This record gives sequence, C-alpha cells and structure tokens, in this order.
Amino acid sequence: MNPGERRQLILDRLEQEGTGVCSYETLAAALKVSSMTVRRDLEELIRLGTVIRTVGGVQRAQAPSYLYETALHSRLAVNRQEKRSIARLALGLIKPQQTLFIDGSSTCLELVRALAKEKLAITVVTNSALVCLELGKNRDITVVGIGGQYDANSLSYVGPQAEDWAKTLFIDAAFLGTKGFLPAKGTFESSLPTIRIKQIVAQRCGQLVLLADHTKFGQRALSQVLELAQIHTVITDDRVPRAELAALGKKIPRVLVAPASPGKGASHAA
Amino acid sequence: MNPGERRQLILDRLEQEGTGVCSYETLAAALKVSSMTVRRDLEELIRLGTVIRTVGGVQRAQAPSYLYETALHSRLAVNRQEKRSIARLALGLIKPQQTLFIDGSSTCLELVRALAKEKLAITVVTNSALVCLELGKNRDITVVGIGGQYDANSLSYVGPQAEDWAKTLFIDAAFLGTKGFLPAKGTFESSLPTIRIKQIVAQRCGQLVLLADHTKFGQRALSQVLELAQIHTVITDDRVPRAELAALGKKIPRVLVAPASPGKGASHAA
DNA sequence: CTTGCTTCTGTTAAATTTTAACAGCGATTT
DNA sequence: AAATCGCTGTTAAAATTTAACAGAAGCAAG
Repeated sequence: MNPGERRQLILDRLEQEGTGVCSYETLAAALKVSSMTVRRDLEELIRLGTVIRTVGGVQRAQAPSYLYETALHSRLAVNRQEKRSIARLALGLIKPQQTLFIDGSSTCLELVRALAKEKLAITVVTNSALVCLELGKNRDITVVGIGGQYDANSLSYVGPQAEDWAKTLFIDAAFLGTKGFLPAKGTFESSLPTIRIKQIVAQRCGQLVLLADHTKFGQRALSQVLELAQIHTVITDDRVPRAELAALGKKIPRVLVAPASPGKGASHAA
Repeated sequence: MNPGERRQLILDRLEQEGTGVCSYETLAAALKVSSMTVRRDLEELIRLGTVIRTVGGVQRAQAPSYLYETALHSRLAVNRQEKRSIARLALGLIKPQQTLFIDGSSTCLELVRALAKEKLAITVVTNSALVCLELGKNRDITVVGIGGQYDANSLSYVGPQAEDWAKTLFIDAAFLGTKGFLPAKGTFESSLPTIRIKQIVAQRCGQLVLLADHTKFGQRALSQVLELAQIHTVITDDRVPRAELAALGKKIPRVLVAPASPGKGASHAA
C-alpha cells in the first residue's frame, strides 16, 4: 500500500469519525503500519492544511465550517481592515428599537459581527442565513429571516418567494453591500438573484446605507441595482480619492469616510 | 488580572495574529504569567471549542463555528452512532425528483449530512438555517428555506410568518425529529415555537417519517405535536425493546429498525 | 544476476511537551 | 487571627515529538 493510498484512507477515517479527531495510534492500528509511518503520511496533509496537528493525533481542519470553500469566505478576507472600519461607522448609525435590513455581503458581515457584541435592542431583517447565525447569539436582537430559494453562493435566500416577502416589510434603515459602485450612476451587482431583493428593500426602507470600500468605486458589474438617488448614506474608507468623495458629497445626503487604521495598535491586518 | 480577563486578552491576541496560532510561551510572555497559567486559562476555551490544542500552543478554531456553544451542538453528540444509522435508513426512502421537508433536529441533521454527499436531484424544504448551509454545498439539491423569526436555540425559523408559509407547501415526504415519543399517543416537543411548524408540515405532506432513536421512546415533553395516526413511518434503532416495536408495528404502516453498529469496525474514537 | 540507487518503513534514543502534584500567596470569610 | 478558597508558579514524572539510523523493497543500468 502506497503512502498516497493510506492518505486517502486516513481522510475517509476522519470523515467517518464523528469528532473528526484521530490519534496516531488508532490510525496506525487501522492501517497496520507503525505510528511513525502514519506521522509521515500526515505531514503532507498537515502542510496542506487539510488536517490540523493536535497532541497525539490530528483533527480534521475547519470542522463543518460553512464559510470555507465558498466565494464569500475569500471575499471576507480582502480589505478586511477597511471593512471593519466601515462597519464601525455603520454601527454608530444604529439606534435602539430600530428595525434594520442587513444583507449578506462581506462588508455587512463585518457589521453584523460587531453588532453581535453590542447590547442593542433592535430587530434585524435579513435574507442571509449567515447573518441569522451570527446575530442569533445575541439575545437582545430579534432576527427575522426572509425565506426563499437558498443560494449557496451568497448563503442567502432569493427568488420570487423572498421577493414577495420583502415587499411586505417596513424598515427604518437598510445596510447593503455591493459589487460595484459608480458615483455617477449607482450600484452594480453580478449575481442576478440577489438584485431584485436589494431593489425591493431599497424601496421599502426609510434610509438606505451603502457600505462600499474603496475597491468598489469605479467598478461596474452585470446589472445596475440602485439609482444614486435612492442612496441616503455612503460609508467608505479613506483610500477613495478626495475629489471623488467631494463630488459624491454633493449628490448624496451623507458620506462617511472610515479611517484606514482606527487608532488600534494593530499595524498589520491578518 | 483575573483568569477571565486573560482569556479575553488571549482571544484578542489570536484574532490579531494573522495565523491564528499562538504558542504557550508567547502568550505567557505577553501576559507576564507562567506558561502553566496560560495552559490553565486555555483549558476552558479548548473545552468550548473556541480554540484547538496544537503542539506547544493553540490555534483559533477555524472560522466561527456556529454550532459550538449551542444546545444543538451537544444534542448532536449524543447517540451519534444510532442517529447515523437511522439516517442511513431514511436515505433509502428518498427517490429522485421528490420534494421533501426536513427539520433541524439533531437526528435529521445526520440525514442531511448524508444527503449532502449523494447525487440526488431533489428539492428540500426546511425551516432550519443549518440544513440550508449543509445542503447548499450540493448542487443537485434545490433548497428552499422557510423564513420567519429566527430561533437561536434550534437554528431555525419559526413564528406566524413561517407558519403561513408552511401552509402553502406541497410535500412528498417530511422527515421530522422529536423530543419525545409515546408509541401509544404520538410525539412531544418542549420548544413551543417549533411545534406549530411541525404540525402544519404534517398536514401538508404525503408521508410523514419520524426519526426517533431509542432514547426518545417513552419520553414525554411539554406539549403534544403529532397524533400517532399522522405518522406513516417510524425509523428507530435496535435498542428499543422488541415488544414495544411489535406493538408499534401494528399501529403504524411502517417501522424501520436501524442496526446499532452497521458493520463498521470503528470501535473506539480517538 | 548483481550492483547501485532511491523510496519507504520501523526502531531507537534524545529533545521537547504535557501532565500531575505540591507548596506559596493573597483575598475573603468565620 | 485562623481557616478556607482560588489562583499561581515550580518541579518531577509521563508522554509525545523529533531526528537519526538501518533494513527492506522496487527499479534501472551494467
């Protein structure tokens, strides 16, 4: 039996094991080789990050983690510092007793994570399963999930049912992310199913807050979602050119600019 | 400085650290305590699954795992083998092109995990956010989430909106878990919000399949959910007394009994 | 067929880490 | 003031990890 074949068997074994944990000794016995051989087989898997070393054995990496291997996961990683910073400003706009809509974009997810730690009695409506899970930990927040067809790319609910539901909402403020933003035109999205939801929410909220880091500026995408006139507040970061911010400020009631490094000692992001 | 405060600092540190890894020595130096103290501080975090032990230190648990620290997480662990075995039988009942309802009970979650690996073109309706996430990985399965008020205990959607929606469904077969099952009466649940959903689903499905391991038998709970007559199939494990199974078999169209150890050699986990 | 080379495996011993037990310290209670 | 409790640091024993070595098996070339 090759090391390669064994490696496959090890993975199978870890999959079967409910806990995702296996000791070297267990594996050695199961594969009828010495524990040293098992260690050597696992080196590669450890290097790849497929499994994690523990004391006396290994553990399947990333338990049932729903984010991993999704597009959303990689989106979350880019410009994280800016997104956090933007989220912090957004947090400041939220008042107790409000009813908010928050979508499942990577920027909004940072807002949601911050929100989950706050003590704020609010109601949050969302079409993102991830937002529900994150906010569910917080007992002060009432979370309402819009159902519908589940879209594994955005981890959120879309489709006609979701749209019908969205049409019945009354929302104080909606926080939306975007794929692209042209300050002269509006926002753009490439994932069709989510577009309609955003448009409907935009029509049914008192105040629309767009969360868009500097990389979104000037980005066009498949289809336009929001008109500039629908946007009440734009929150972005300070890597957007001043001229562009100034121009935008004249067309939009409020533009907030988040500082890149918000006074925290952390100099380099993860 | 308290152990509790230190624990928080440790988490901050792990968050800052790009890799999410910290050695005991590093932490000990940073917190100005002995490495033994750091070890003891981390014990709790390890137990909770927030971090995982590695050799010489700890690592941030990959991604926020939404299951951890929830009641559902601990429920998933008990009688896992039986639940898997039951899930395997349930899988056999599912045919391509069917529309199913699956709830978010721990037993059904095992079914869902098995289902996620199959190549079956089916539609699954659920009120559980976790079921959506698990099944979302499988491109062959269309997943429809019932929205509503989000219940963090069951990780699922409940309340009047969810109920209204459930009333519009047409379902071939519904797979439901339960808190308790009296073979003479029916099923029982203690979490009120989920009860109505289950009752409505029961009325709107062609075939109701109850997944109940032996520990559910004889268990009563706050409120009755289903009448015995509503249940078409019961799947349980072979640790239910034979007499009880025989009696049940006379009242219910179909009773399936899953073997405790399905021929797998795995005797002890690591 | 043999030699030399490579790859893989198991054994061993040293280095390191983990565990468990103990004793000291300070705060709080009686 | 004495006793108790929770927390901390030190130490030695136990366990794990690492590194090094040597044997076995497969393969190519001579």
